[in-house]
Amino acid sequence: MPKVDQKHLDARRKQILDAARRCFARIGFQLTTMQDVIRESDLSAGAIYNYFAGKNDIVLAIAHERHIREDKLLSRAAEGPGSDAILERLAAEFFGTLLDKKRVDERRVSVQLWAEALHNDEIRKSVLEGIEKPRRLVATLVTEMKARGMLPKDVSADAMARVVVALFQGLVLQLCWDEKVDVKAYIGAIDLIRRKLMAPEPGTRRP
Amino acid sequence: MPKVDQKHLDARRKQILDAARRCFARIGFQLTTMQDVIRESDLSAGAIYNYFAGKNDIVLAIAHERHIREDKLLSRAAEGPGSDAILERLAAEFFGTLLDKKRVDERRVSVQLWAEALHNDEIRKSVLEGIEKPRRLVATLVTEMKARGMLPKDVSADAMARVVVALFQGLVLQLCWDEKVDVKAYIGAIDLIRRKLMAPEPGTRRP
Amino acid sequence: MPKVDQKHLDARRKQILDAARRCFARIGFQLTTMQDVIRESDLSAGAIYNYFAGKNDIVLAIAHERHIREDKLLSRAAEGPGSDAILERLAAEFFGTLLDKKRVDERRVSVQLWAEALHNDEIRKSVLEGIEKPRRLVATLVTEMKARGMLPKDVSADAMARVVVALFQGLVLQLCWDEKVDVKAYIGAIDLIRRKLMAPEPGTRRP
Amino acid sequence: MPKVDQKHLDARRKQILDAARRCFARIGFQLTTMQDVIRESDLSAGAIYNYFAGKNDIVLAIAHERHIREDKLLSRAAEGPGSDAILERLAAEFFGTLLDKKRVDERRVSVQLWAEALHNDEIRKSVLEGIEKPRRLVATLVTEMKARGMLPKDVSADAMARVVVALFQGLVLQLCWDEKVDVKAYIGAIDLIRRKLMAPEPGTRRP
DNA sequence: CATGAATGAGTGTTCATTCAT
DNA sequence: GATGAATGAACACTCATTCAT
Repeated sequence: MPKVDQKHLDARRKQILDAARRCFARIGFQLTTMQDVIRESDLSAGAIYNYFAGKNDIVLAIAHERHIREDKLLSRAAEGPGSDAILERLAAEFFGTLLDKKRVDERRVSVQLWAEALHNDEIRKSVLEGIEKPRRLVATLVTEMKARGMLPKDVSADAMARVVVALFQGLVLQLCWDEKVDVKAYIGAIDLIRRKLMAPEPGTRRP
Repeated sequence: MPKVDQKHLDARRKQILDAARRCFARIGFQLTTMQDVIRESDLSAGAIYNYFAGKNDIVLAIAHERHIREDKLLSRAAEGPGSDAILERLAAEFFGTLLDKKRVDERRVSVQLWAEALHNDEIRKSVLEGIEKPRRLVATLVTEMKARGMLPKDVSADAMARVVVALFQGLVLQLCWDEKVDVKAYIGAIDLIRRKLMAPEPGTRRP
Repeated sequence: MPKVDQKHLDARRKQILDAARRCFARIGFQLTTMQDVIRESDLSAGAIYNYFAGKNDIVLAIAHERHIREDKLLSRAAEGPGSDAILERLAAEFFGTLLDKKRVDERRVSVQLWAEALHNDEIRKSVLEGIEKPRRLVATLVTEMKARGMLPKDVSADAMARVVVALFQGLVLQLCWDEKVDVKAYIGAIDLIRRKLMAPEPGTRRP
Repeated sequence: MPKVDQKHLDARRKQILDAARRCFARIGFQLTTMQDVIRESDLSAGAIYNYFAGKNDIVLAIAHERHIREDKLLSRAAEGPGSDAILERLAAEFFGTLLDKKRVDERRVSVQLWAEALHNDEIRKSVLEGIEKPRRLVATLVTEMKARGMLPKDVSADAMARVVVALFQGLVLQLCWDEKVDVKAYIGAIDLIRRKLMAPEPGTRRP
């Protein structure tokens, strides 16, 4: 089947990555054998090696995929005016994905990547980049909101950004371990915190 | 010709677990070979198999270790009266460990366990148990504080407990990827949130 | 939709064999992959398999090529009268090729064939045939020269023929390992031997 | 079976090398699979990798073996006085091995090494070293014999040394391809050449 | 005739585990 | 109890060859 068009090649690549993602989500990177991926993808060993240099390359591609996906999410949320509006959309977009039952695999892969990042430099780079962008964006937004008096002055924007990211990461973890976690209640709790933080200081008087 | 006192046995066991933890922290469970553990522990293959049934057994022992350690932390904080005092001590104890540079390995192993929990039932059980206890304690404390009017009524105690746990987990992750994270600023931000949450409602009047 | 003239077919065949020879000379038969040949020949896998049944068939064709080439060399030298003249031309032709820097690849392929001949019957047949002919010719010439009193009687023509062949083979080997070997000096040494051998016996008197 | 003595380890190593040599002699380095060596050595895959880093390491060890063996042959022959006596012993030792039917494998491995030397630097180094020593020794002996008037002045010692080596190499090749080669006759022919070379010049008068 | 993606048996190598000493 | 050489199933990956287009 030679001289196939680019569409075919892309489809094959996706076929492999989809299979790999399912395997990785189920049993992790290291425990997934190439045989697993081969079986799951309904392709032959050789075919896969025509698209990826090796197992590690597939893992990296999966990491890259996640990176791209989150980047799009971020860009979508970051458009438009209003620091608080952006922050709200950001939360809606990111936490929104957690309500989607079909994205369990993506979440499980993310958690694997977080662990893998501890001893795989390329993965760590990818993971860190994926965390840095939203973190910096949030920090900027917090700084702006502080300037506008929407947030208390005595808060580190960077620390608060890390808090926001942590709130997301922690929920991903808990959701991976137990799918029955009440995500909506969690979002509600965060919302309460946000409102409390943005509330005018108790002692503040408005004439 | 055996017969060795219990002290010797315990020392050997610790020797193996310490070696394993270093290896696991460095390159992860799956990538760590028994040869690595053997080398790092300065023991022989046979000796190790006298103390542990196999590699998986060592991983489980490491998970158990972590479980025990956190349980102690929890018990220490939970003693004494005062919901808010307990919550404060809880935060101090848990976040306090994150200020300790010497405990990097423990944190890295924790992250590995979180990922391993996704496909290893025994590990998941251990990890979930380790999360459940503090989570339930916090939920109870929040409920109590709500009852005492120290927290707004319209917050789910369970969700808030998950938030607290997430704040810890997220920081552990971020710290593992980048040791230069400003833990104190992070704790400061959380403290601000806590104060805001516990502050009387803006509209509330005190006669 | 085929139908292509013979010239095209021959050109393609040569294109493949030339590429293969370069690969074989560089890294040997076994280490050369079909991909190497495909790349080097600027053809496709399928195209090559239209001209050769497989990798082994290409090796055999290369061996055959060598056989043909040496046969021509032999025929050219064997024409004309005079045992000693033929022997001289034979040496000139064969050793002459060793002075040609451009034929390194042919030599390297020859050495590979010599080794391959040890476990590949078809190659051995080809190599042996290539050796037999010149060997027999030399033996005949030596016999004639003995009869004419140009060589001592007490020498085995067959053994002497093997000596002549060995002198060539050994130089090919040494030249392949180190291109700086002084071929001319080597030829000079052989010439001295030849003259000494053909010299009249010291004690022989001619009236 | 731990804590075995050095003798045991050496025996195992020899067991592997002997098996490998048989395989290599039979089907060549590249065509010999580790499974072949494993089967032939009556050991397990793992056991072999305890003694050698990999297949290539075994090939190198085999090359090293040959190097050592020939070095000993050389040393034995080089002892004692008399250029011509040494040369004679040298020939006797080296050509003598060719009369030994049991050493076919060694010869076949040598030929494989000669070919392998073309694209494997480590092998080439080993092969070249193995050739250099005897070549230099012969060159020295020839120079001495020239000085003593035992050989004509107009011969390049280096070239003559290469001739001597080639005579050996060529015979090894021919013997590998056809075990029925008359080695004794070959040696006889060389002896004749030697005598002719060492004979006083025809025109030389002795009063 | 040419293409080159696909095949899959086979490769060299690893590594958790065992057990004779 | 300790040793470490031995095991062998399993692994990631290769490559000669095929065949639909």
